[in-house]
Amino acid sequence: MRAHNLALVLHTAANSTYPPSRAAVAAATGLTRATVSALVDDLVAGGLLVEVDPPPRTGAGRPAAGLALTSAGPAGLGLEINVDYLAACVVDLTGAVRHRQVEHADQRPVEQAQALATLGRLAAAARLAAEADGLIVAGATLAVPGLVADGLVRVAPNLGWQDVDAAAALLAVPELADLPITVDNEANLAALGELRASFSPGDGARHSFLYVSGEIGIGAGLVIDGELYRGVRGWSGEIGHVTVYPDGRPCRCGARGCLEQYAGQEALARDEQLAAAALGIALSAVVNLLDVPVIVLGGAYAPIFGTLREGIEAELRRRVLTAGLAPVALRPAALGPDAAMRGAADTIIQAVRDDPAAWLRRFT
Amino acid sequence: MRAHNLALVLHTAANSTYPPSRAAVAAATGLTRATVSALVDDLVAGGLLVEVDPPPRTGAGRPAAGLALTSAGPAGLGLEINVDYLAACVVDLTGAVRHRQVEHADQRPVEQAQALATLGRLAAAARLAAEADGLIVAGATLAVPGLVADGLVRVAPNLGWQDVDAAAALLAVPELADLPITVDNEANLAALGELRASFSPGDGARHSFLYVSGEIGIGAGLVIDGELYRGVRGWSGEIGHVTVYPDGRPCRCGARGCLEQYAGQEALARDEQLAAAALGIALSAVVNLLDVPVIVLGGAYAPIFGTLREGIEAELRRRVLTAGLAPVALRPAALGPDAAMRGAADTIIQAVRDDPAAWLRRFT
DNA sequence: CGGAAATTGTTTAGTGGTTGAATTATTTGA
DNA sequence: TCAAATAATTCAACCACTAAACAATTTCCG
Repeated sequence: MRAHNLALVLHTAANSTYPPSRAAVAAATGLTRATVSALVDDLVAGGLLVEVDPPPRTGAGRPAAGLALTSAGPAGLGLEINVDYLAACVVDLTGAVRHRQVEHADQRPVEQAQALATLGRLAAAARLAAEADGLIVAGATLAVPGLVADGLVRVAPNLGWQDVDAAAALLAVPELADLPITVDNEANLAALGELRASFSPGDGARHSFLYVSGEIGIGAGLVIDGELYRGVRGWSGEIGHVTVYPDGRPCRCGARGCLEQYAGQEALARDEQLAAAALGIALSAVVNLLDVPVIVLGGAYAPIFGTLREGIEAELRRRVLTAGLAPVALRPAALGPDAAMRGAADTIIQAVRDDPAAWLRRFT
Repeated sequence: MRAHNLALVLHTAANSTYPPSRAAVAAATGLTRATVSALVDDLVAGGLLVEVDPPPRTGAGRPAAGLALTSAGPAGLGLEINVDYLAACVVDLTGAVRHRQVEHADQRPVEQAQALATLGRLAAAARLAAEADGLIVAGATLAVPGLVADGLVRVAPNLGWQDVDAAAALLAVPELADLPITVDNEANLAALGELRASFSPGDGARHSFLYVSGEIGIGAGLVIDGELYRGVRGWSGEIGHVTVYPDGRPCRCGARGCLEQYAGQEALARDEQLAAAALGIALSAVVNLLDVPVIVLGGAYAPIFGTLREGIEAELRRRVLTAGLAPVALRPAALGPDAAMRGAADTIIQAVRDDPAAWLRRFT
């Protein structure tokens, strides 16, 4: 119960437009001022909240002390390995990016162990820089363009990987040896990154959208009511292999007419309007099945959003049963190529936000 | 917290293979025997649990008192209106069907108010019969073949309905006037019915599957980790209008090549193998997107499951990216045509199971 | 300028619900 | 017949929250 209320208070403080007073948090949560005071004391002592200058006065009464997330406490390390770059970033509890480094280089010819070693150096440098800034890196998450199960990269076709234990490789770097490291799919994490980026403080609405990542392959991350849906075995989001033209072009997966053959980066270079139509058909299926109100286009789609938009929307209007009742909103990714890395870092700080009690226990 | 723990105890008792003792419940939940005793006392006093004969002895010691859900307490009233029948059933807390009546008659030529009045009579009779049996009907849920939003049937194409307040019509029946009545989509409720039917006590696994209902139209209900996914606006599951052949047959929805045109009841009568292939293509999309491990075929598909199976599975093998890693299981609906009605009744008793504290408060 | 009103935050006593240990009840088995 | 084992209850202690009183600090208004 205390753990739950700690999280409640922390979230209220995080999602307020201005740093709220203890009394404001109490009003928002339904708890008593006394209870909130006690909880806030713990959160301040544990280095998650700080008192800041009060918000502008509104009337009579003792001035309030504003409560805000600390920018000197726990931080998340976000890592990404993709076909043409390696990247690392550190995000603090407030969601601010405190460190960011991207190394462009084609990873396809690079040996797998080599690539992971380079990423490890990048990650170690990021951690040291962050800790010199007074941050405490609480964990790391790695985004990979492939299927992940049980922490292993089962298959990443465009990297040529199969059954790779990327977390173990990173843990072999001495500076990272004590970090909890998890691995997840790039589209899933990018969806989480977009979720955080599109979240405006004070807005209590729970977002639902499909993030579509157009790279060499096409992946998708589904966010429902503010939560990522991973599928039973973590293999959801393979929109690239949704059938668009049942007897169409053969795909490297063995089937025919997969979306990837019509809207992957190669196809995109050939014919953007064909790509838009194919995307529209596949996305219509998603909306009919899942009633998703928003679709976010990321990866290679983001920069050419304007070109694709009309072609996709035409198919959505035609093929979505409820299009007449409420249209589907289409928008480009806000974070561009950083989405996955940012989402990866977010998972770490989100874990602290969701269970501050666990963080406080670290000091006992 | 007490409310949460009451639900925890009730669920443990409900999901045990044999009626468990208080001590067994304590061990399973992690609560103390003292706490469990206090909670069980309340549940017994409130008429949700009963003490039954102890399970077979295992060794020395005082014999245990078995705890089981009562079959004389709250019950759910499940109603269904469909194209060719009206139906009502009453399900008790243990999940047993205590009353069931189906009235076959084509509803399409019937006036909407007329049909609802007939259903109201059916429902009133069911309630009286159930209460004569010592049950207390806690609420009713109505299954309709159409889109439901804000409690209204927005559109039910095969009944010719539009913006119908079915709950209000039923509440006009004097015997039902005091019941909470909700309305939901037929495929959604059928999915819930199948969920309960496929749930074997003692099996803690949370089920995930897609239920596909082949009627005049084709609907689907998606259950993820034991919970129905309704979509942001409650309009999920419109698999009938997923595009299968982009330039195929025109559909009454205005698009071309919808699944319904290839696997709806009319198409099914013409060519079962074409229907199987079309279903296979659409279902592959679902599995690629959502990583659903099980697909249940209901409605008109259930009786001809054997004929459809191979055709569907062939497409799944070809088109599902992860088919090689783990195959998708295909099975016919266990409840047949009763699935939606049973699921409707289940929603009521599930509400009591999930929040027993609310039920106990009725008596204060 | 001074006191009433307003508002924040803390203190203190009280309560509900849980835990842990001791106690009672009832059986099996030597 | 009595010790051992298991089930369930009782009771004191404790934790976290609530309610209400109180202290601190400001604004408002005569």
